[in-house]
Amino acid sequence: MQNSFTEENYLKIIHALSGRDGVEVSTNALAESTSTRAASVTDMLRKLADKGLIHYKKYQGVTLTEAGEKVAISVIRKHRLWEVFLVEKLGFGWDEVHDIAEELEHVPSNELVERLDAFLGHPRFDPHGDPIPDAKGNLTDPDYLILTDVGIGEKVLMMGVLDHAPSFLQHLDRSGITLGSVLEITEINEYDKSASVRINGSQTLFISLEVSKNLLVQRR
Amino acid sequence: MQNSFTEENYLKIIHALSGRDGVEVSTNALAESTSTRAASVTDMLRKLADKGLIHYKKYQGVTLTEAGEKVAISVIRKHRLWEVFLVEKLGFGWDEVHDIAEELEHVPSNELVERLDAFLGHPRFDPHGDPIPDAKGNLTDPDYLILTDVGIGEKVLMMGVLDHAPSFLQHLDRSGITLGSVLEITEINEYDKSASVRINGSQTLFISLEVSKNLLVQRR
DNA sequence: AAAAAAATTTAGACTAACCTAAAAAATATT
DNA sequence: AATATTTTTTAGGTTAGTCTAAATTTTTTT
Repeated sequence: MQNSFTEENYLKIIHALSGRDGVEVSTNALAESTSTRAASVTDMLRKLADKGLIHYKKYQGVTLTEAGEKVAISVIRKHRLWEVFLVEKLGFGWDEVHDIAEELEHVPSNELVERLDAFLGHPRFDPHGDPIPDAKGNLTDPDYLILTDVGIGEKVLMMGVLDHAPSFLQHLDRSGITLGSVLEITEINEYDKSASVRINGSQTLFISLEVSKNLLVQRR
Repeated sequence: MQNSFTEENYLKIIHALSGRDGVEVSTNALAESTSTRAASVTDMLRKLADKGLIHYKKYQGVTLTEAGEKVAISVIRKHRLWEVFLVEKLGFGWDEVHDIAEELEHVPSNELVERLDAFLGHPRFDPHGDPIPDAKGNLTDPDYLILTDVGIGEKVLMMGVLDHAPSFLQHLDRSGITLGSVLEITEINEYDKSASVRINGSQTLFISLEVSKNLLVQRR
């Protein structure tokens, strides 16, 4: 049988909370992420377990089965491809596309996804720098650094963000930080860990620890 | 409040069955079109009436209110724009897009529709020749003829189809009849009303009454 | 105009996805 | 180790959208 919109969302969220090492996800964490109550989550977990999409033993948290992982990755693939479409083709800002992609990701039809992928030129990353799984479901997380792990004087490339909140993305827009920017930390304030960063070798600007923590970068 | 996927479908179908003159639609007709039972339709009609989207008096059939008409036309606009996208941009055949557009039409976001419309170059017609309502909800049905109303010797332009079934569209593809083809009826068989038609001034082919009845054309 | 047939609505149930309140299990604290 | 706290599950309900079977209204036929 087909998976519902809601089931797909649970699987996607379990995937996200489970991380690359596939750690167990708690009922409460899912209640939080799905904006529902723990009792509702328990109901859904029983259903997903019955369908063979998750490993579930009472009181022990859940992980995805192979089948569940496949569904989750397919949803993620669709989400990220649609985000590319919205930004590249329709001209939306990267801060505007999340909610719309959240709907589009549940539109069924493999043919649609594959044609969309081709139309977009088989992009590898979405507008936030997140990697797009390929048609076979291979999702390789590039091992980016967080800006807080970069020392003074090192030049790094801005590759992605951890926080996708519109307010954060708009803040980056106002600061002139975009994917591909070259960042160089010129100074770190010991007291609050805020930093001075030179962008593309020109203007320098202060960024708070909160911002540094959410910037994914790569050494060159 | 927002309208559900199902509610939008009812409104769209009422619009279609109601025709340009806004005639009452029966419960049974809706049950047929929605593939549900009459009892289920009655329940939904009560709900739509409560929301002010239809005029409904028991046993009397329904028509759309202004508000209901607005919703229906917005759904039709989205459906037809997505069909253009699927055919023009993703390369789907006109026989393959209906079901996918049926899903996409319920994705919310006015911003999305308006940007899609602009991206497509504000198309006036979908791949089946159906007119696309504008952003204000103006939908003007062009007054096409049905091919059965065309006499021998008249040259007409193929402008659209009444039947959207993949099998019918594929039949047209195999016959070499597409939107914009010039059709000239060279002969009508009195016995079964089948016709010989010259296409773009070259090959001539036989078409059955069933086919003629579903071809929308325009005198030039 | 009465009877028969067809269309529609009501009554009572089901499933999916949610809820609250209470019970049970796991974990943390003394 | 016993108690307190937190987490999770169970029990019992709700709403949206569907169903079947029975009742009612409208329409058609005689």
